[in-house]
Amino acid sequence: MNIFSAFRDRVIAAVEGLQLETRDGGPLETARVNVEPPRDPSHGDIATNAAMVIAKQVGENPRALAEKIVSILDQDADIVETSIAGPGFVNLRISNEFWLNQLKLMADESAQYGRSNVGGGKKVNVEFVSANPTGPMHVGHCRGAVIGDTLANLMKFAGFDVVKEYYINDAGVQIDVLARSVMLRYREALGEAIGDMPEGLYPGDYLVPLGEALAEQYGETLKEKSEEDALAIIKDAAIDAMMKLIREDLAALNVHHDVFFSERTVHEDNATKIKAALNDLTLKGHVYRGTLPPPKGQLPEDWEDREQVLFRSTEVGDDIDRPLVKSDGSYTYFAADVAYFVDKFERGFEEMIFVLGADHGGYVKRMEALARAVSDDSVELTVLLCQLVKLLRNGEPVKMSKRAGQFVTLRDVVDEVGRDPVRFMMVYRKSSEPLDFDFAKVTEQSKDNPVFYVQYASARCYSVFRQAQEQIPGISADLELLHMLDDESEIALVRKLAEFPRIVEAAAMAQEPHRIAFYLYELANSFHGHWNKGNDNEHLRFVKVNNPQLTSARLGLVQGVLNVLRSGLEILGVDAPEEMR
RNA sequence: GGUCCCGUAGCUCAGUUGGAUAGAGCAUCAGAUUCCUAAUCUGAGGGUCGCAGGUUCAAUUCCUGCCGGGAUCACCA
Repeated sequence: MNIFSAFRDRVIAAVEGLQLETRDGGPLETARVNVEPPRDPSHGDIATNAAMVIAKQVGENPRALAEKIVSILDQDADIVETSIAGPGFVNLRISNEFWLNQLKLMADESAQYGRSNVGGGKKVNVEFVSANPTGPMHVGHCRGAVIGDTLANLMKFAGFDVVKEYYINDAGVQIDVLARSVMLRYREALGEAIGDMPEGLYPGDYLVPLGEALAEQYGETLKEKSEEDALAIIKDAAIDAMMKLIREDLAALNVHHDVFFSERTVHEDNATKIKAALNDLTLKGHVYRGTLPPPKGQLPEDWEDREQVLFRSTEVGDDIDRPLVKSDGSYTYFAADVAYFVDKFERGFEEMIFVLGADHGGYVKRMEALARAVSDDSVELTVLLCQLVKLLRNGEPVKMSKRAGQFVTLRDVVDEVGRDPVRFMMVYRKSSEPLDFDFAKVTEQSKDNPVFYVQYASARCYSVFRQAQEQIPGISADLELLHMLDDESEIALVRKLAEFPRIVEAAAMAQEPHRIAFYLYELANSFHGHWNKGNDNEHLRFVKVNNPQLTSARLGLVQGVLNVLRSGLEILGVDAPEEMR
């Protein structure tokens, strides 16, 4: 339960109980009423702007209206103190009993606490990674993979019906290049000297094992076939092998897609699916034959003014109409995209989310245009552009040379620093913000490393349970004794925990998974802070050998902290360790 | 040149969809730590929220225009 929306209901009920008359006689507009934790804790536990929002509608002074609202809220047993501040804020202080009841839920509901139904079962497709199957994933795919996976987890947790999807770009020239590269590796495996990989082919060593496998399976027989037939066989094998590599890379990052959609399937059977999709678009009047205006600025040397089949995307918000058929009669990449989008639409998704790198910003408008045209504006299309990651080693940028086939793979990074630090750091930043990723910093075992700091909080919770067992054998958390928690520092920790459902809902609605990571950091901070108070004040320590009941109550608090940490970390796909090693 | 993203403390970044005195971490400075709950702790200083207008009770947040940084502008996929 999100207690802030619960109290929002109470505030609105209080306002409605006043039987106010609006100046224009219409209904009271309460949509802009906010109930939230105040920035400054001294203002209370909960603050609302209700009086300020309503005042104008009913022609009253905000503070005077606040007085009236407060007079009703004062009767609420869970509210122990009310005050009016500033231009008309109403501040509420909530009883300890209420907070401890919340704690009981957190400790009791375990993995359920914080789940929400704000998503209302809305069908959402999150497409992310979609790396070309021409080699292992490189580090540039990392952020999008983590953000997409985390966003999908988050939205599921908040009550959306989410499908994680990967679009396999297994059609087109880059796959032909792949097949030709593998062909060379195959001949190499049969003992031919191939020398350096010719310019334009994929030089990476990762194709060598595939060449060897093909040599073993087919012997010399592929060389005896026509080049066309041989390449067709190799192409299938290559795509399978590359996707296997990619799936392994994804698994290493704890990323798991529900659906892998192959671009080839829309080209199959003489491109039936593309034809059907384009036909659909044509019937809706979005397709025509015409010429494109030449690009502004400098004219490309090979520019030819030519009539072609175009998607009239400018009518649905795009900057320029988009070609659907190439001069050789084959379909453009975008035409396949149309078919793919239609497929998603027919699968009933109400919202399509695309997690893309910032370098794909130019696609956003045509995708939006496509969504409008295909669905008659009935589906929502959201593009999350993630800014690039700058890899650093000891503060120095890591050099990568794509030409020489030397790039840092995703696996390199995961193997070196571990998947938890990678995942956490990739979402510990707003996705629209560039990100520095320093190998040394993310593996550092200190308070300065947020991954460690949050995971250590989890380990510390487990450690408390272990210590309690050692000192008071047989002890466990007792949620019936939570009323024994009465220290302000303990209640403050509960208040922090109670923010979790609200953070989940807000992060899911805003599609900003980084908020979960930041919240977990704050929670860890509160927890460690409370722990540290036990240094000076022995009374505040969790385990009190001479007071098993109080210890049981405090174990309940630790359980609450641990449950929220676990839920949050699970959204991030990060482990909540029982100990740090 | 068009489009998109960004501009907040010395640095790296949050900022609860428009709220109160703009917050963390690092760095800096000043203290603490024979106590084992120290893979440290407490506190302090530090700001024209890029600039200028506009919208309103209220703008870091929304709109417009500039300035600065980045990405992208193919019949490629």
